Amino acid sequence: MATIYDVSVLAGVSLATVSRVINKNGNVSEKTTKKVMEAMDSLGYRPNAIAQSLASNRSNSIGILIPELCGPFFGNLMAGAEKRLRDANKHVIITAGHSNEESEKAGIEFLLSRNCDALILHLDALSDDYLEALCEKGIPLVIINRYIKPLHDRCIYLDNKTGGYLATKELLDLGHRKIAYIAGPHWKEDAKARFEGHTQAPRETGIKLENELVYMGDFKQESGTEGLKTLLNSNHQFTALVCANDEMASGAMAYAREQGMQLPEELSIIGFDNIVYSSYLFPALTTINYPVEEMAKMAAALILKEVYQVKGLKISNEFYPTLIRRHSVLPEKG
Amino acid sequence: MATIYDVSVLAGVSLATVSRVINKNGNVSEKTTKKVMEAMDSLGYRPNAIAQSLASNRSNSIGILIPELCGPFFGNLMAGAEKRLRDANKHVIITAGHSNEESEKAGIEFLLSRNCDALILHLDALSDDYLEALCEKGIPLVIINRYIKPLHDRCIYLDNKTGGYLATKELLDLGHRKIAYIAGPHWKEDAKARFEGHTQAPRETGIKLENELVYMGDFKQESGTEGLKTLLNSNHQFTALVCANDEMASGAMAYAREQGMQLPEELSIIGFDNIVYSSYLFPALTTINYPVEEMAKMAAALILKEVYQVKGLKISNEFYPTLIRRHSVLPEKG
DNA sequence: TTGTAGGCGTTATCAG
DNA sequence: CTGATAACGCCTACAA
Repeated sequence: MATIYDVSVLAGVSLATVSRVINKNGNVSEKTTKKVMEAMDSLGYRPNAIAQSLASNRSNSIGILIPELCGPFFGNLMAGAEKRLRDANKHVIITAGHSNEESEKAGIEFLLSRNCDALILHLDALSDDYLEALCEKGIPLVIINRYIKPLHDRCIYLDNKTGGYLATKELLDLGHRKIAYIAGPHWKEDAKARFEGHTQAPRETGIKLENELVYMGDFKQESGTEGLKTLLNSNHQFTALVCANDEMASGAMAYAREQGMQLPEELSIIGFDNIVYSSYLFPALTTINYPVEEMAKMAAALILKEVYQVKGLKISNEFYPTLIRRHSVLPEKG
Repeated sequence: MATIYDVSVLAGVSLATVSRVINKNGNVSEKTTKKVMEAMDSLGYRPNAIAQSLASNRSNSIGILIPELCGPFFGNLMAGAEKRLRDANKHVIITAGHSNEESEKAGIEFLLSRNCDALILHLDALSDDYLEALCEKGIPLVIINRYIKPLHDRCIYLDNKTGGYLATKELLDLGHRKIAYIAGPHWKEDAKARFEGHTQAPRETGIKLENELVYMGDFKQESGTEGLKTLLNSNHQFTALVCANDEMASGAMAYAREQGMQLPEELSIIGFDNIVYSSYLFPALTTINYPVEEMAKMAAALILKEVYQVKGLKISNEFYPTLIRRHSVLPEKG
């Protein structure tokens, strides 16, 4: 691989001059620039980003840490951030945190060791304290889907509680009184908030929901299946089911079908996230929209603004869930 | 951030010695090792991967280029490779090629400029020639889902043609004679091969399929919807539909539902890929299994073997599709 | 406008 | 077993 040195020799100029034309800083005469350019592509020269990064302490790359690399939710998160950043000529380095503390820590270390200029983090396990410490070290970071008070301007988050509220409220408004719930793991903040919203809705209007009608899932499809199975076997009647995310909802729907239930006639189901294929389920899933791609773009914008001093960017930290009505919910006919 | 120099001072040894204990090469006395270790964690020292990479010309990171960061297929591809590599203490750097030549080239350049030790590529647009040239430059790479003869031992590919054959064969065996097809874009090799398999099946048994019953999609859900709509309006009857991937199949199913069709009674549908949610569709989708995660792991293994000299790894380059029977296909009752 | 030289944090090759 | 010291490829004052 040709180096900047080879270029300088071939162009008959100094290292410094070549560096200047690469970075388009400093003043270089048109003639010299041309010479250098020609030398560069006659050699097929490509700057070594590693060396640039070491010398300049800038890598033009942003680290992204997410729990898993697959799945529709995180897919959109990655895609949103990558798109926005690519447009600004920055690159992303992505790694998985696998929802456990050690792994999340290792992921952050890895990203930092790669000289990332900033981090976008979707964490499940790491403590607020750790993140605050990170911030204090001067590491620019943006936290997605989590609200940490002292770091509020570095958080891009959704009002999960309101989302949970909206879902259950919709069912209540349609006359449902026996509503089951398949939850996400309560040690995840978003799952907890969604559940709180779920309990708030009936409380407001003096309605009581049965505690037995709650199943603890893990946000994966299988646990939706498992959840509905358990609920159905519990001898508690219910006419509607709220799932803490769409994946569990689709798992539950598949199980309902398997049991020969008519949907939505025999059971109204509502999800959360509005992942891409929720509208392709049958019946199309009524759900709560989680604008994750927008949020990821916003995270990217925040970094562009703070770290790279891009002007004219408006930042909003809080995003709001909305109800998407489709065909998986029917009024209670009782 | 503490450097190796700080550590050496605090431990009262030389740079070289510290480097030795970091890399566990060279012989260092137990006593010295201990001193250095203590100095390292009292300083919270973490090696700067960038500097290591520059000095050693090894980055322990593997570049992955895929068309899109989201979507179930590529999600599994990433996840498979990342898992296998992480187990071997290597890291991945992921970037998107967006299915166009320029972008794919830029992606590769980016990965190379980050000093990746090897590349895993899923390309759509880049020519064989370009890849061969890359190989000749001595850049270790693995190509997924594409067969390039001169590079055959660096390719991990699926027999897409057989897959296409299996799908249509299944329908023929069940008595279907009017079979529509929603294709992927023919400039993508896999799409082309699948279609060839589709046409081979009837030819074998002297059956003729109508050419009009083919719609050109783009592998996205919407084009499945659009495709079925077009097909239905074409005034050509058909009792079964083959889709070149599951996403288009789900789009088609949603449209069929919308039109009030009974599935699978009024139309048998078969997909390709066996993406994670195909079993959650209703009816659960009969499809062709594409072991993408396995293949990605194999790609990783190939790199571990060739680049990092890991012993005892068995490599297979070709993978085979299998028919997954679920509930979206019924025998033709004509 | 251009060139010189020191430095970024490591690794690796020598001697000792 | 340990320590100097020259790379690695580039950036960036500072000089000229």
